[in-house]
Amino acid sequence: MPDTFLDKDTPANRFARAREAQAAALLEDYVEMIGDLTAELGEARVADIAERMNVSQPTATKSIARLKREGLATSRPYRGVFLTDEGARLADRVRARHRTVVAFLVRMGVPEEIAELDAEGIEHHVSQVTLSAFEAVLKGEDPA
Amino acid sequence: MPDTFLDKDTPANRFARAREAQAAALLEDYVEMIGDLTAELGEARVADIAERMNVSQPTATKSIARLKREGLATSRPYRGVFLTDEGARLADRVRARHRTVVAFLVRMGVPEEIAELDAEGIEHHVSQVTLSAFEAVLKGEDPA
DNA sequence: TGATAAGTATAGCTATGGCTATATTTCGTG
DNA sequence: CACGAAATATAGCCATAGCTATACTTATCA
Repeated sequence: MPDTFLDKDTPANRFARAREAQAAALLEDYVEMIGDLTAELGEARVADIAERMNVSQPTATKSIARLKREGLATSRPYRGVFLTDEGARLADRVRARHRTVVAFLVRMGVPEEIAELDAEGIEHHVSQVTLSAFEAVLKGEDPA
Repeated sequence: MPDTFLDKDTPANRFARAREAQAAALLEDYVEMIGDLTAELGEARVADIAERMNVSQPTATKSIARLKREGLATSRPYRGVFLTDEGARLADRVRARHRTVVAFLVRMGVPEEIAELDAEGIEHHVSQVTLSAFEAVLKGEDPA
């Protein structure tokens, strides 16, 4: 499994790697949100996506176009947005990772609300190895 | 103290907040690196900055221009780059935070190398509250 | 000292991810 | 069913952050 979900290959140094993770982050957020909206409302509409992401509707449309290009979502003009199988799998992994990071931070003594805020940025940079370490801590196999 | 070092105000939701943190991240990295180079070599040259950041020289020049605009660094044409007092203070905080995040991840059982890689992305999204929680864990006040 | 090498700046391109304004389509309802 | 409201798309703008190619300065050394 790759370190970040959308990575293809491993970049040269830590800065290049962080840049790649960042590029994937936005797509990950959109995919997760579209998954959430679909589960809640049966479909993900552009207006709802834009509202939850706190961006304007044209910005959401543009990002959705990118999701489609990347094979993560589909949509027809003036219709809702849906995840492809690949998009849905990605959404599941992103959601699980998010939950793990939040739970871990809370376990470390971070207040729920702040954990939620910080996790939003942190989660996209947590490698599989680190995620497993977090899970181990949560399971009580405390390494400290 | 602000959650992220360059923040002015608090954005609307977690996504907007993560976007702000990301905008600050690049500047933080440059400032830290310029501080490192100055300490090591007496001055920070554009070519060295570019090499360490793994970007081309013109890209480094452009980012340095932004640092100057933001009042974090100074430079004269064809000469080295130097941090302002504000830049130097920021560099110190960024460096300390980076060390804390790496040490914390290592304590959680993450291998040193991976901790270093992940920290590069994570550190920019760790709020002061979360950072304090990490420090507490490192001091042995284990909350688990 | 003056030619060349090394370092820096500038021009100009790309893509991303924001935005507002406006056109277009779909939907709901009188 | 047709009209107005709501939703979506499109056009066109901005800044950032990357790149290559090239111009210009500075520095070195024969």
